[in-house]
Amino acid sequence: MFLGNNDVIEDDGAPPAEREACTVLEALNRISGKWAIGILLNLSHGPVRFTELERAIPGISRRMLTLTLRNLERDGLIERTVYATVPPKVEYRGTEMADELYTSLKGLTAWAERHRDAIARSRDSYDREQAAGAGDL
Amino acid sequence: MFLGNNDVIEDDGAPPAEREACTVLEALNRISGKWAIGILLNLSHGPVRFTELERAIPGISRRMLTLTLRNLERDGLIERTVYATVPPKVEYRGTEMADELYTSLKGLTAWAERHRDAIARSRDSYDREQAAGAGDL
DNA sequence: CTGTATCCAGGAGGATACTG
DNA sequence: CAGTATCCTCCTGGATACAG
Repeated sequence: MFLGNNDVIEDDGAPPAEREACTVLEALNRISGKWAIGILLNLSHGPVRFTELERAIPGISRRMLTLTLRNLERDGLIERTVYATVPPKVEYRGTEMADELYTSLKGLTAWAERHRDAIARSRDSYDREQAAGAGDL
Repeated sequence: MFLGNNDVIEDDGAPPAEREACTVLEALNRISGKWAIGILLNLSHGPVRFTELERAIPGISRRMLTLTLRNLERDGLIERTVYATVPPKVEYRGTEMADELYTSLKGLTAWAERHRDAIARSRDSYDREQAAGAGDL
């Protein structure tokens, strides 16, 4: 269906880096995919309806919005509430777990901001070197 | 080529959640892909050679090892040193930036460990409900 | 040893018509 | 409104032969 990295390595004899990578990967798998973070962030301020999300997240397709919401719900990161009205109304809200995730993500965000320029420079120089080398062929 | 999420949204009028998601995504894009974290972790203890990595990371193909190494190098997360010997010897080592990333990742790892069981339970119950619902068709 | 080039399969994700 | 079903495309990643 989606995000198929459930092959958890259970070998306790594996090198430490192995087991650690495995744990980080578990976390990353919940928030991987093109839209999960955007959705989570939009839900962090309170309950939001389906169509509101669709409008709040430019470029997302109805299909991916549904799929990502379902997966986040399955992992217990969001809750879905259906109001039996006409027309139907469905609200999504982040769980406590999602809030904690959001907090843990702060460190990563800070890292990205801190090194944004350095990374951009690194890429530029790398690409220039590649281009220069290619010219010699 | 690989990891094509360079479409940074530059609209300063975008909602805050939008810009924040963008920043986190930047970070995630450096470490996305199936092997980046595993490689980074293996390099966190000191310089490692190509073949050592290949053996240390079970299941990785030569192609993906090379591709991932190149991308990490391009982003300035690892450094590549070639020794002009016969046979050739190449060493990879993580940069200071990678160390900081590793530190930032700790929070995420902790989150994953803290909620591993809750997530597993959530998935199980979700899947059971789905199966039950499907039985009604 | 350290890659590169090529071919191939599977799945993530896009577009969109249809439905309760 | 809030999805679901369907079709299609492209990219990630696997396998592996070849090369400096």
